[in-house]
Amino acid sequence: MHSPELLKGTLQTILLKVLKDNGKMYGYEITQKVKELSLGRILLTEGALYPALHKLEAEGLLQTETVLMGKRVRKYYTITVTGKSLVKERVVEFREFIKTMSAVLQVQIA
Amino acid sequence: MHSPELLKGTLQTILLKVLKDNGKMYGYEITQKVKELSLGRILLTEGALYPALHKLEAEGLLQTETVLMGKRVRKYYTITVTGKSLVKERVVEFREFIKTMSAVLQVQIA
DNA sequence: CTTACATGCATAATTCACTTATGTATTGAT
DNA sequence: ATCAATACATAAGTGAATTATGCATGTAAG
Repeated sequence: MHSPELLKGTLQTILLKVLKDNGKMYGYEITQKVKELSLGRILLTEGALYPALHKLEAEGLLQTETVLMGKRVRKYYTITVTGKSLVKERVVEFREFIKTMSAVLQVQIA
Repeated sequence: MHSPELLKGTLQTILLKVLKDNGKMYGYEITQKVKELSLGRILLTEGALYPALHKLEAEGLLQTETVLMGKRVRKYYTITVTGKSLVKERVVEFREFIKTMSAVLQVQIA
């Protein structure tokens, strides 16, 4: 796991992007997908994940659908049109941030 | 200015790296240097800067020297040996963070 | 067969880096 | 003279995270 400080401010972008790329997903599934993509380096905690998802839903960036799988509840999230346009901005913003930081730290990225 | 959320967790690394690269510097000078290197995109606020410098000093990563310039006080900061070894780690950590994030966000960096 | 781990959701208390606001004082430009 | 820049510092407040807790089901190992 990375220094968790660096992750701050990236959670929303991660959630939106993963949902944009993978369509309908539920919370736990997202944590597993992020774990896989990050090669085990980003482990989303529930205390961060669920409040973040709820917030994104409240802002109209995500839509939900609750499904009963046997006796277990699953809450599926889908990205909205507004969410899709926001995630583009966020990713651009992140790339610009990287460029700026690499200039300040005088390091070669990639 | 970037979305300030992304900057969280990067301040210490920025301060240590700039001081490692530029030798003895005082607070205000650091803000100007960072502004220059970031093309005006990172504007360090005093409320973040000074407490961060004090903390790094308390941790033995920076050393200080107070100089009277005419009637104006300047507090010069120099990075210590411990600080130098830490900044290397921090920069490596940051690069790894970028790699991980680019994998999760599926974006090409640089 | 029970114990532990994984799955699945959720919220409350706390932490901590940062922003915003405030304070003090000097220097230089219009 | 007055404003902006220079130069330091601390206090109050914010907000996104961590940590802790709670509930419940499925499944593999011993």
